[in-house]
Amino acid sequence: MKESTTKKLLKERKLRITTVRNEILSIFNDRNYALSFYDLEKELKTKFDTATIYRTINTFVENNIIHQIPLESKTAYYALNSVLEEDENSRKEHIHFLCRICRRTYCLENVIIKDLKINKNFRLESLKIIAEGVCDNCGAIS
Amino acid sequence: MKESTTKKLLKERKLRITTVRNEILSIFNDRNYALSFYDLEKELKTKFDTATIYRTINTFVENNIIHQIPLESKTAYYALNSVLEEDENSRKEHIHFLCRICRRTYCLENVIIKDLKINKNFRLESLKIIAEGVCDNCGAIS
DNA sequence: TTTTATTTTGCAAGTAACTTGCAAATATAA
DNA sequence: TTATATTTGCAAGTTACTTGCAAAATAAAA
Ligand SMILES: [Mn+2]
Ligand SMILES: [Mn+2]
Ligand SMILES: [Zn+2]
Ligand SMILES: [Zn+2]
Repeated sequence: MKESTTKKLLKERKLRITTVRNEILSIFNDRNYALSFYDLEKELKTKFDTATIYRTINTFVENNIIHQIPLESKTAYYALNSVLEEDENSRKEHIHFLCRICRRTYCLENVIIKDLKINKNFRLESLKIIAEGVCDNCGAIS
Repeated sequence: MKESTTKKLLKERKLRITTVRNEILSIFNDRNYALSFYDLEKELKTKFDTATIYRTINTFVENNIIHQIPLESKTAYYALNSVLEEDENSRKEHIHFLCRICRRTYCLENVIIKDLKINKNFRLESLKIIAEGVCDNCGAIS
């Protein structure tokens, strides 16, 4: 991601423009799968403190720049929100695909989620879907 | 749950019959929603050690007696597997419903999961669905 | 451009949610 | 019963994060 793009994004959310924020944003943008703190640390450990990386992740979640993905894993994973969504409420529901071979988690935005018929007396408001299987990359190799 | 039922279940899986195991099994059976370590601790703290409760949870997961539920929450939640399922592979896929009011998580076994059309080149093998909304109990109150 | 106000950062310490090692206690098999 | 294997309690350890505080960086005001 170009630095001008990350700066624009931060300015929109009224966040100060700093090096960690620019760098973390551009790392997220370079990947098409979800990242944990440890993925970020690998690339940033010489430059920034642990607490700073965690605080940046939290700031980004609070400001609707990234979202956490519900997985059974003990460490949290995050991915960029799609750039189209302006505000929190317009955020597009999408599914997460966890590859059982490479363990990467992808956001799939163009899968149509059909309405589920839930037991009566349970009022359904939203759905989170984690699909598991083999990703395009791992399927091609085997 | 009657003690004879819990004993039978443990014997089937070739697990030794102990007091913690009987008690944790019957607590799970008395609830129709998922439990965390802290929920169990509340009822058992005078009787058993922290490590024992954690080890029992892990033993139950390994032996296919309970399952973990993928939530964004930091602490893990577990629920009983349905008694019908004999072995791991026959385990019925079902959805989890998280109530935004009481924060309880329910296993809903009788919701039909329609096949999703995933992006081509992603091979879908299973689905985990977390539905959010208002549960029957909280809906009745309001 | 300097001064000032506000936010962010690094460092160190702290906490929550588990996990592990080991000896004593208990459960099952012999 | 006695022997063997498993489980338990206690204490210590680990992992994944969070917080307090002073120094540094950013942005707004002058
Ligand atoms: Mn996503
Ligand atoms: Mn369930
Ligand atoms: Zn893969
Ligand atoms: Zn409820």
